Amino acid sequence: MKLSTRTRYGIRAVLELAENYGKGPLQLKIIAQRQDISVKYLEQLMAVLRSAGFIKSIRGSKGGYMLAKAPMQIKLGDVFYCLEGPVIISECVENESYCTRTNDCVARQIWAEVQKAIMGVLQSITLQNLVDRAKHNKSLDYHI
Amino acid sequence: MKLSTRTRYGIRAVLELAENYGKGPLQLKIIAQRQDISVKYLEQLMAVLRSAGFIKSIRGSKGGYMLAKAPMQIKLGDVFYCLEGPVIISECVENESYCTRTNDCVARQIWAEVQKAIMGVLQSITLQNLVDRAKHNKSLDYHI
DNA sequence: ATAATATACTACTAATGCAGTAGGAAATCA
DNA sequence: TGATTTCCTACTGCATTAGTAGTATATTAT
Repeated sequence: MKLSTRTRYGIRAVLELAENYGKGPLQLKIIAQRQDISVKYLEQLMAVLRSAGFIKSIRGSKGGYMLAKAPMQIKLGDVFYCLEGPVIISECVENESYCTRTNDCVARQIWAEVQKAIMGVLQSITLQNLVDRAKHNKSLDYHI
Repeated sequence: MKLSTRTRYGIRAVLELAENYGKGPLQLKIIAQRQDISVKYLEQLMAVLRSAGFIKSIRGSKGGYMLAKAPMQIKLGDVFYCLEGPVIISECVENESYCTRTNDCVARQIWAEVQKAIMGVLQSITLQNLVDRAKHNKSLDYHI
């Protein structure tokens, strides 16, 4: 069970924007460069994030991207969901009419629990939390 | 993030065997029929489960498959891992030298937490737990 | 022995989704 | 007007997954 690079890239890009929050627009090529992501590919991911309302953009020279809300108001789980789609561990969890077998219902319970655990972790974290963690990590570096 | 049918099928097959534990070998075609899975495809999954030591087989007429251990001694997470491989939410969680960016380290922490949450759920459940749940569900049915 | 039954093993194939590429249109600033 | 940057759409190569096919091997029943 792998996470798509789509989601990993997207979240890393959003993290860049969170760190840049309040400092004006950040250009796509800068983000792509820092994160070592194909500019053209990231461009498509940004479109998804934009239409979902997490980020906004300014076109033209001196343009770029920025968060649409404060980092504290953006939950990681929401960004994740936007990029990765529902964590459909199994179709039957979302779609009631998918199966009829008793045995499956037990399996289904498990997938529902796993799904809940995943989203539980992700929804407890805001972008601000991650920015704070990154700062903390950096300050630790200086003491080593 | 979807689960492969491989894992879903495999776990459902193992659940059939768990319910049949102590009653002799259960034939592949019976399992496939009950669970609505391609016989030939399930055959391959059974080979994986067998070489991992979760099930054993008896060849020839009146043969079939059975659990190699008591249902109580088999953790769901282990079966899951056997079929699905490591829950590589991101490569960097497994492979230390995968990235160097500070930003990624924050992302990495998240993926590690998610991974831990998933395996935490799965490892807390044994096949026996699931058999018990299934029985309970059935008895509930009779009261409705 | 022989036929019937069931697993074991290996190779192939179609379909799908993912990651990345390409090129031009539209907006903004100097 | 030119440079810059986002916006939009379509295409492509690759890897993985799900499923199929056929044959070999082992065991039981007659």
